[in-house]
Amino acid sequence: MGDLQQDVTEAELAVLQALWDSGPSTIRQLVDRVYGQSGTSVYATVQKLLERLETKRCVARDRSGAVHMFRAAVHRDELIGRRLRAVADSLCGGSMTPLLTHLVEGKGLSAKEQRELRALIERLDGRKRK
Amino acid sequence: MGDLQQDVTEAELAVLQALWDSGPSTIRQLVDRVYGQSGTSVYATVQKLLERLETKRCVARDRSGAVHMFRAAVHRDELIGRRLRAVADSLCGGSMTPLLTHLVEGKGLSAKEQRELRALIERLDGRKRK
DNA sequence: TGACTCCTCAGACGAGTCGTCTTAGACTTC
DNA sequence: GAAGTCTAAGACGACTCGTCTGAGGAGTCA
Repeated sequence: MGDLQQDVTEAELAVLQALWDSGPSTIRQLVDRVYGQSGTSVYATVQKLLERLETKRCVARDRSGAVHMFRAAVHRDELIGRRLRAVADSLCGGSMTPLLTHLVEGKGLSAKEQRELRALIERLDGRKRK
Repeated sequence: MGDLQQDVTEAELAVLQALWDSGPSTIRQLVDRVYGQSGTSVYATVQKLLERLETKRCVARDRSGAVHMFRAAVHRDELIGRRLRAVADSLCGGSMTPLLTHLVEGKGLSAKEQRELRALIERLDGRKRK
């Protein structure tokens, strides 16, 4: 039922980020946080974005109060996973391994990222060894 | 100059895949390979897709002959890199590390992918050790 | 020479998406 | 009951994407 899972657009993501950072919020709070200004049109924009995020099952709405409360229904990490999977599907025949290879071989990694990768691998290696 | 690098759409990707698999080709060859049918409209469609891929600097066109030859101007791996970078930019503030973490922690990985990951890490670990 | 075929090129189409905005009506508060 | 705030529905303009049409050039061959 429903559109399985569609990707989140840029403006929608900005709202979602605000929810991740600030926790459950009202529309007005989100307007302040995302746009830093007020006005009926901006309010309606955020409202529409939340509505679309809701149909994408990315936010949940609490209708019990007089003013609706919104909270994120997906974790950032879950979204990362979806997108990685999408890349794997369209470019690697569904396998995640080429992505991993790409990252591990450090093709586009900064020095800092390479250090972090190394730490990550050592940690994982230790975990598997026992 | 030019639109830096825009993402490749699904239909465009199908053409690009054909170029990766078969090497430099004419439009007609690509039509056969991608659509498996002939006709002026399909021909024009592939032509338009190639034209757009060219402006995105993803294919190169050789105009010297009577019939133009097209070849891929990006590797699959490069495209993977672009998309990973895009995910990192929009979801991780530009850092690739969270992607790596996600993959390494095996959140969405199949058993086979996990085995491959392990092999990959051992290989890398050995390489770094010396 | 003229008909035919195959090509390139420019442009336009219909459908869909995305961010924004307007409006109408319901509810609360004083 | 007037003012202010909320929800809900819908429409807008701009853009993208896959597809298609048509004009014109170049080559071939009877």
